[in-house]
Amino acid sequence: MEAQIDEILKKNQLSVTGSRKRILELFLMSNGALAHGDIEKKTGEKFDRVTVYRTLQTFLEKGIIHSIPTSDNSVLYALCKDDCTEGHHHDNHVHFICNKCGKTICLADVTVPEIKIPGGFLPQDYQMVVTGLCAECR
Amino acid sequence: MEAQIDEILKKNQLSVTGSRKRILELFLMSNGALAHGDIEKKTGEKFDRVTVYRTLQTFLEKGIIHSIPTSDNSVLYALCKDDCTEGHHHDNHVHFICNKCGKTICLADVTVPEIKIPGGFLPQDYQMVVTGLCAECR
DNA sequence: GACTGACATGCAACTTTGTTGCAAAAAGTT
DNA sequence: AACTTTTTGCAACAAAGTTGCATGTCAGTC
Repeated sequence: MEAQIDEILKKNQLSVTGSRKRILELFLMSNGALAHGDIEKKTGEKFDRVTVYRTLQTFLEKGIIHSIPTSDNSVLYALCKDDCTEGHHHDNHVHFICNKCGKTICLADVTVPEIKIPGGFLPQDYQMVVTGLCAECR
Repeated sequence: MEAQIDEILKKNQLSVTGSRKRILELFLMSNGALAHGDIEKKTGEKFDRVTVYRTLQTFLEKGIIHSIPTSDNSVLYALCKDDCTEGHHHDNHVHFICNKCGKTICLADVTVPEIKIPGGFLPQDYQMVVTGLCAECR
C-alpha cells in the first residue's frame, strides 16, 4: 500500500507529502467515490481545509482522480483508471449512486453507451449517473 | 404566456404570487437551463435571495422543474415536460453542456439509453450528461 | 368587497463551502 | 548540511445555502 501510494505520486511528479499520502490512501481503501466533506471528516484535525481542497485540485489536474456529477449537486471524486493521463480522462464507466446510503460506486464494467447527438453539437465527453438502491440497501 | 403561467401554478395547487410568476416566466422564455445565480441576476432586486431558493425548492417538489448534474458541480434547473408528476420525474432526455459558453441545453429528442446494470443494484433513474461544443461555439 | 385562515415573503443572523495572499515549514536536490 | 522549490497552515474573505420569525399577500367564504 505504502509503496503503491508513493509510486502513484512519483509517477505524476508530485512530492510525497503527508496529506497527499493520507488522501490517496483514503481513495485506495474506499472503492467508491468520496465527497470533499467525507475526506475532511476522515482526515480529522490532521490537515487544514485548504490543504484538502488543494490536494484534490492537484489530483484532478494530474488525472489521478476524476469528479462525478451528481443529481443533488454535491462534488464527488473517485480514482481514475491507469489509462487516465493529464488533461484527458478516459473515464467512460457508469456511476451508481444509492438513494439510501448515499454511497457512490463506480461500475467499472459498465461503459457509457455512445449515443447519437443532433448535428451541430460536437460531443467530447459522455457521463452517465444511475441512481437507485445498492445491493446492501435494497 | 400569462395564462400559461397561471395554469401551471394552479395545476400544481400553488398560490399565484409575484415571484413564482416571474421565475416561471424566466424558465418559459429561456429554453435552456438556468442556474440559481442566473435567476437572481435576472429578477434583479425584485425578490429576496431566500424567496428564489424557496420557489425553486417548491417547483422541484411539484415536478415543475428538475435539477441537472453538471461536470463543474454548479446547480442547474430546467422545466420539466408535462408528464412529470410530483415525486417522480420522467425526465429521460440527455443534457448537453457547452465547454465554451457554459450553456446547458436539453436534448429533448435524445432519450437516455437503458443500460444493463449488474445484479444486486436496483436502478431507479438514469441521467446522462454530454459535454462538448454547442453549435454556436464550435 | 371585506374578513379570515393558510401560505408566501422578507429580513436578519447564521452555517457551510470554497477562494486568495502570504509567511512558515517541509520536501527534493546538490 | 545548505539551498531552492513546493506545499502547508493561518487568517481573512467571498459565495452559497439555511433557519426562525414577524409581516404581508393569496384564496376562499360570507
